[in-house]
Amino acid sequence: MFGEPLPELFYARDTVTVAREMIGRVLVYETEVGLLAGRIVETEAYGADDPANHAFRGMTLRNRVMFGRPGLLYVYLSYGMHWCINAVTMAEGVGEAVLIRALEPLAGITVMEQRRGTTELRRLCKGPGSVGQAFSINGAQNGSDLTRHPLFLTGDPIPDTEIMARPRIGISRATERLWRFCRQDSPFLSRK
DNA sequence: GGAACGATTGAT
DNA sequence: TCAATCGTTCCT
Repeated sequence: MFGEPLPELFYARDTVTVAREMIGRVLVYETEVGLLAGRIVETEAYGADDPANHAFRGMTLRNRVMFGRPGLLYVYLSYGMHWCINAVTMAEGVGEAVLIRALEPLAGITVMEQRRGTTELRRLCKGPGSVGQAFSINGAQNGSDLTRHPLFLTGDPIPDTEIMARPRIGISRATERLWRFCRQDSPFLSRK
């Protein structure tokens, strides 16, 4: 319905490039309660020599998946409440990833509405914590393989001219880097 | 063992 | 502007 998973080689590249090229792709999750899908409209890169990166000071119990194969899913708990999802990038042994911050809902909208407690379409996957809640992702999916069913990215790129770069949100260090990527004029962004 | 700090969200 | 909420990290 939405195509086959993007291959490991898609993720095994420079993290900022992958973050930019993830805009417009579709996150798919085949679950027991139905097919969930959303088009990615906002990402953030957490890359090399980056003090905002969870892996900046090396491998720990929490961030170890970031050092795994490209294409793995890194899931972490934010503020003790919100599960946030990332695609692991670069070669194995390198701790970098792309945070998925917002989606345009495409399928499974009724399920998302129930989980999110709202029927407002533009709020279903608005922000990384909301994406995790809408897709019902938690620590159990940490380390799963985005190049395989049932949870994967698929689809084609959008024109580069429709993508804008902005400062990342919610960090206190390396705030000058334009490593947040947004689909221009999308109503589903976490912020304008 | 203890304390400070979040890659956030939603209500006021 | 601020509370909720708790795991992770770092210091003692």
